[in-house]
Amino acid sequence: MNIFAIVKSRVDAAVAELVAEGQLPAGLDLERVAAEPPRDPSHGDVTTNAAMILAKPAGKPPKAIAEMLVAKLKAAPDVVEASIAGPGFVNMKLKDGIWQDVLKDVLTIGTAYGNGADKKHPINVEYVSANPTGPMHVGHARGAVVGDALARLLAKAGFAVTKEYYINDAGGQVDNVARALHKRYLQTLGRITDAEFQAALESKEIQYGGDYLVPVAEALAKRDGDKWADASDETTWIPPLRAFTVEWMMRQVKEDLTALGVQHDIFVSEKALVDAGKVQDALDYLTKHGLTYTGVLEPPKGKTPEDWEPRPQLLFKATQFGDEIDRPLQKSNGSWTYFASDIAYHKDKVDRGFTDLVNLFGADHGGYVKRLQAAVKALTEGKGQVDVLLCQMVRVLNNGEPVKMSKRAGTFITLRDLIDAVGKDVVRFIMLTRKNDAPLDFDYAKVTEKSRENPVFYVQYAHARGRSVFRHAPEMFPGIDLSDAGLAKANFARLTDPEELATIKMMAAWPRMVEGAAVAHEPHRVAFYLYDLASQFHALWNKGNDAAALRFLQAEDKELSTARLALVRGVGVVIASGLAVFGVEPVEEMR
RNA sequence: GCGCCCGUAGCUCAAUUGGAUAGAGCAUCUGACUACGAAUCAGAAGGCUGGAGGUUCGAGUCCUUCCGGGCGCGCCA
Repeated sequence: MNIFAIVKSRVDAAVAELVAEGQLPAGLDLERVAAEPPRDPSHGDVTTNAAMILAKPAGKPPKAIAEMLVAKLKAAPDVVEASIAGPGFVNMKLKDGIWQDVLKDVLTIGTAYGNGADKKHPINVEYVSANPTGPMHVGHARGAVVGDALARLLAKAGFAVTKEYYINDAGGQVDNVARALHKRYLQTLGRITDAEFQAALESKEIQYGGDYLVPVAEALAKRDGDKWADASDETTWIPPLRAFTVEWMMRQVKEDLTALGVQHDIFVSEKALVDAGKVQDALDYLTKHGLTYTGVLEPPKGKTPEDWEPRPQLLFKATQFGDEIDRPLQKSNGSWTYFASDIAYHKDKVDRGFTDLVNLFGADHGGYVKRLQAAVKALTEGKGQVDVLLCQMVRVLNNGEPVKMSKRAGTFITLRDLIDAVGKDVVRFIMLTRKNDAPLDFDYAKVTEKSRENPVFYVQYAHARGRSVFRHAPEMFPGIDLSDAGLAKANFARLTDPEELATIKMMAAWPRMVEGAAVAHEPHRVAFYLYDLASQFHALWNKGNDAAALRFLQAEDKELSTARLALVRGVGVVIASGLAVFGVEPVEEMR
């Protein structure tokens, strides 16, 4: 039950009545009319902007419409008060029973509270998609967590979500790793010295110098002996070494993701798409629709590469779909660009029935967004869309001091380092405390601190505090039924304190929060909501410290105590429901 | 030079997607524990939302233009 949806229907009904009475013209668009919580709670429980939205199409001043609405809404069920405020808002106060019913709902439904109606509308969320060239680092962690939380959020809101990982196992980068692995392999076999390895790295003959390839090389040597040591022609050993390292890296990636609590439904291999001829198929499709041609691009403005020379290439008419320039599909040596195989991949998604796509990229891929959106539009004849969420940098700090990272020196912070240092739940929560397109500071010291400054702790503490009441309750009331079903039978009419009702009102906002955050693709909103709910609960708790009559447990009044325990439990359920979106476990105690 | 993202209290960030008097935390100041967990709470103070125009009942939010920061800019993925 979504209170605001109910009130919206009451408003719609009131408008319909006014239309029937001839007070308002027929055919009004109610799309933009909203019933929402007012920003300031003193304005009431629910507010609607209907009068202001309808003023222009109805040809009447907002206040006149508002007056008519007030008359109708005052008579509506559950509304105890309706009044005009400001430029034409209609504020309503609902009877306490409505809120008491919300709490009963929460206890009955459990953590499924807030779930949206089943929309059956498929959405594909592609995230992580880290190249299988090395361990996952902090940057990947953010994309992984945000993508995973968004997928869970969309699922909770009622969408049919597919979580997908694209393995870039076909391009030049994996060949480069294979070359680096080969050098490590020769080193392992004693065919070259450590100094020779370093020299190869410094001369840029190989690009990956990290230690993480050593165990891979050892495993390769163990499996194949010196089979690849003497082959002078790299084309004989690149494919097997590439396959070996991709498999190894993907196993590591999956282990890391599992440790982070991230699980994908599908892994799609770029190489498999290429081998199956899907790139050619996709380009045939575009060509058939007249969207490719062979042409010569202008040199890039401002920073022209030194070796620039105009060359004819196969291009995609991205400019027809809003991109700045047409984009190359084929390199001068005749092989496909990454973009070409990405088009094939997205055609594959479309062919699987998805027109609503979400991709999570690192911020350094910002320049790629428009061409991808152009491609998806072209592939779906304008019906499909891809929303690209760019995740900004994560700055890793320790007590405010930046932790230095260098990929070359091999001192970058891996995802595994983070999880080992603070635990997966903390990593997940903190990664979700900022909008994806804002930079994020991750401070080792701060995120494990036990204070209001640390949102993970603050929310978890609220939950643990609630649980502690439940540990005390049986001492005061032996045999009390503390199950959700038992608490759902409490006499909720006993919950009349403004602070108690305010707490329930915040719980009532949860379904609306889920829907809004899901549609906007903004899982971080849930973090702020949980923080606010926790804050409300801590405030309620301390009311009891100040006035003993407001404590949850009242020895002489079991009925009231039970109703308040139901309230405490309700807060716990909503917190658990929110944490589930983040893939975080609520804690029972924090000692 | 062009494109994308960003600019809100001293600091770190919100703002129900165009709503009413722009809200939290930290830092500063003042209060609340022989406790259902004070790891918390209540209060004070702090603002020309980077500047200037525009759109309308109404702008932190949308448009234009400056200023300042981040990222990117053929055959890397």
